[in-house]
Amino acid sequence: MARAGLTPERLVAAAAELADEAGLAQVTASAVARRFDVRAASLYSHIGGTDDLRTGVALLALREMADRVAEALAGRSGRDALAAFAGAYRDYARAHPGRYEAARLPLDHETAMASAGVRHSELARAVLRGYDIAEPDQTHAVRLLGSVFHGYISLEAATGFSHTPVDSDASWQWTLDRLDALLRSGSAG
Amino acid sequence: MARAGLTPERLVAAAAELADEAGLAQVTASAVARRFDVRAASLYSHIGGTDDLRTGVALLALREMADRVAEALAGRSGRDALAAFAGAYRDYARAHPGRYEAARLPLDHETAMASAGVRHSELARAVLRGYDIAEPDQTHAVRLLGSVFHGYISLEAATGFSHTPVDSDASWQWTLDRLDALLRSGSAG
DNA sequence: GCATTTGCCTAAAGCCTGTAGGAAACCTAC
DNA sequence: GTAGGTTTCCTACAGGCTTTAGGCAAATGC
Repeated sequence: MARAGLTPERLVAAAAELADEAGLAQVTASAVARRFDVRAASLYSHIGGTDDLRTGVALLALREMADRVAEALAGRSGRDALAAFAGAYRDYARAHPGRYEAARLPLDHETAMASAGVRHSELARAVLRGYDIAEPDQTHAVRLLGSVFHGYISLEAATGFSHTPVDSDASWQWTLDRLDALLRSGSAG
Repeated sequence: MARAGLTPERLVAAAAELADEAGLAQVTASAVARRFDVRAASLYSHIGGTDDLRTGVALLALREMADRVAEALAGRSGRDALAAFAGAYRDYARAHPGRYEAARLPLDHETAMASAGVRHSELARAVLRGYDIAEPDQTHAVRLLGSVFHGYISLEAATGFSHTPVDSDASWQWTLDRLDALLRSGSAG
């Protein structure tokens, strides 16, 4: 019997594809095994189980998003940086909905601290450097950015904002404009 | 054999409790049956199955949230209304995390239109009446409110914003202040 | 070439979903 | 009060996913 060449990395990569195609709920040891033409039991020497697989997808997504956001941010500041930051997340979520979904899985503290999650808040702070906001307002602003972009993306994914005639892209631009103005009003708030 | 008195309403109510106690993922036909000391197969004449049960929790949560938000909004306007609106959602999510989670489930279009979901956007528009914002900006603003509050609540639930010394309530108040100012700057963009 | 390690296998137990058909409890009405 | 009909819950079963245990075959190393 020829070997399939299973590794944790390849299993997680397949799980990520499956998540994007069919949703995170379909990411199971069984379904991933099927992709490799292998029995489900064979995965268990490489990964801990279904939860592990999903956590792996989450960590992959956090890394990939941080990479893309960092790239989008290079050489930009102010409103440009804000739009690039937000756009990178939105584009990623649209291209990889299952991975994005996985990225919102709760991680235990240790795993979270070792993940690319920490880079995300650093990147948000990089955006805010264009706005001259001191602590503790800077932390508040990091949370605001995370909230509004994650919130928008997740509502857009769920509903598509589809039951009104107003275009979602227009709302996105409007939101970026207003956030830019909000941040520009600075620590003086 | 004494009858357990199963009804769709009682099953959904038990599912909602279970969701709050153990998370939406634990809401299964099996687990709910256990609560009634009944075989899982017995549920299937009352509800369609596990998905139905979760959808039922979602619809319940949407109704309950709309009720609470409407009550919180009564007699308020401006920043007061904004804070009451946002606070009602946040309080509900903290008191009923599983129901809140369920409320974000995607519903098919028909179900969504018949749900209390439509009341939520009406309530957001009620808050915005205190700010004199015309269409299409009003729609943009409805989406912004939904995004930022849902985003904040879901990030707060996932991470507790716990790995920094800055208090989450302080960020919440800061966010309300800034949003109030943002909306007050009005249609003048 | 032979021994060891590694990789995938089969087997099996346990839990969950959902369908089918049966029996007991409840209701209605005579 | 009891006969008939309906409702409610039951048992039985088929099928899927998870995960552990133990085996054989392929790859690796000496």
